[in-house]
Amino acid sequence: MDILMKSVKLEMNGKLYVKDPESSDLGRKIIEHSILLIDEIGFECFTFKKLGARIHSNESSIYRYFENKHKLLLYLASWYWGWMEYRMVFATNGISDPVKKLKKAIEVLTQNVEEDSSFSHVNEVVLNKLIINEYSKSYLVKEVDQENKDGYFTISKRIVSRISKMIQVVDENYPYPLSLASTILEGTLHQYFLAEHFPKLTNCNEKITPTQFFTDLIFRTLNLKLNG
Amino acid sequence: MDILMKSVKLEMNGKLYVKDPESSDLGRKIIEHSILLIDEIGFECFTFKKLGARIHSNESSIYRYFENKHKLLLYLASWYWGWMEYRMVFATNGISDPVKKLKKAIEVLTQNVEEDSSFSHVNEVVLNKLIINEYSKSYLVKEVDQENKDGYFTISKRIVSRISKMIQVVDENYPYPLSLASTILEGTLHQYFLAEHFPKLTNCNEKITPTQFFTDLIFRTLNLKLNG
DNA sequence: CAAATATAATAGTATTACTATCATACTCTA
DNA sequence: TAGAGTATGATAGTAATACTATTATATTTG
Repeated sequence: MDILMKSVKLEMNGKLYVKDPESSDLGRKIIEHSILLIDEIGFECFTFKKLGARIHSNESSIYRYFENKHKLLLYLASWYWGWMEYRMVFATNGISDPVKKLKKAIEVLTQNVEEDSSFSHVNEVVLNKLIINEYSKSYLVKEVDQENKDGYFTISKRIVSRISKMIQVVDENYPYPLSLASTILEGTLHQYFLAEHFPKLTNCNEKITPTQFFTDLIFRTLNLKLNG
Repeated sequence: MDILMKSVKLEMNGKLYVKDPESSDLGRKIIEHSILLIDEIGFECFTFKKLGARIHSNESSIYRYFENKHKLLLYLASWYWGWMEYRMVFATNGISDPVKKLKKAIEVLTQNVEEDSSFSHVNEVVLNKLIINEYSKSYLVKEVDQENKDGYFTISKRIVSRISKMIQVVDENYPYPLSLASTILEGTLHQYFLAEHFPKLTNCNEKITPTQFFTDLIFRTLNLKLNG
């Protein structure tokens, strides 16, 4: 990961927090350790009290940054997709061949996050694991329509839109570019989850990656040729 | 839905409940109304106390049937997939042409549940909505490996396995039959969710169904011909 | 009719998900 | 450098959740 990344600040929807966690040491500690703690004990068991104990701070202080743990999860998800979008745009920017561009975008989106690039205080490897396990819970709630109106899902929607447009460029007659794009985004998280917990439900493992599966799927579906 | 269905009892993993809810009026009421109540207020807000109030029964009585609401969700999911498997096997049973058989299986699996077939006391239309909104929460938990060992996900795994085998029959060289099958199963729920809450992330709507999208996807991927 | 069983009612506990208040510490400026 | 403003910490308190336990009251069955 380029050193440039360390100085880039992802812009977040201001409604996601009460006080910007990027604006203080405590705020950054909350982000850093909430990722680690949710990964360790799971979102259901995670509480602000436990997080407070872990960072030697106080439950009430954390509430000054986030209304509740649901909003914190939305924030982390937003951060993740912002980071993902940045990497995707960065990686595909110079590519003029539409097929290669789409291939590269899929590659970035479906790749396992292995290296701790440590963009600021966020451990992206652990955040990626967290997103695989918890992302669905951020939108599978009764309040989803209001939260969508409030713009909490803007970034992941933009990623789907970008992929969809790339699909349309390589095949303007394909009738389901949006569904295909959203299937890749959600399906990638699911395939990683299955590889870890339900190996009999996936062909993905240490040797076969979700990138291979989805790249193959897109190329067959759009009738493209690799290295073509 | 055939009248036959009304007399069929789906076999459930006995560890899912403390006392079989099919064995009493109260038990059946718990199933019937938990489906309706979870659909109304969402799984997070759902409690045994609220369910008790609704069926004019007592919180403590419901605990005699289910350890907690998580187990109840696993039970409902298991029931749903059992019902789905039954319909899938029933619908594809007599078909000898492998392509037609696969097509039919995908059709059953991806179809919207519109008619209240009222298999016993379960409202399948509402249960289908519940599964779309809540199913992921049943396995995206820290205890998933133990619960998998306990066999709580046997049925949905068997459905994936069946589809995977059908894929292998029509194309023995396709390298990702399991991943493709699991993508269809999970992706269908996701596409329905998107159609309802994020219409800009899907091409599915009143006119275009997930069945069309996934049938097309499979046929393109496996290079099959419709009506062929 | 007695015994067994199912359900209801009530109470109680630990934890969660907060809100409110007050104390303290640090920081920035007149 | 005093004094104001802001950030954090400590403590307390509330309503709800997620249960467990006990006892009472129906209902079923033998």
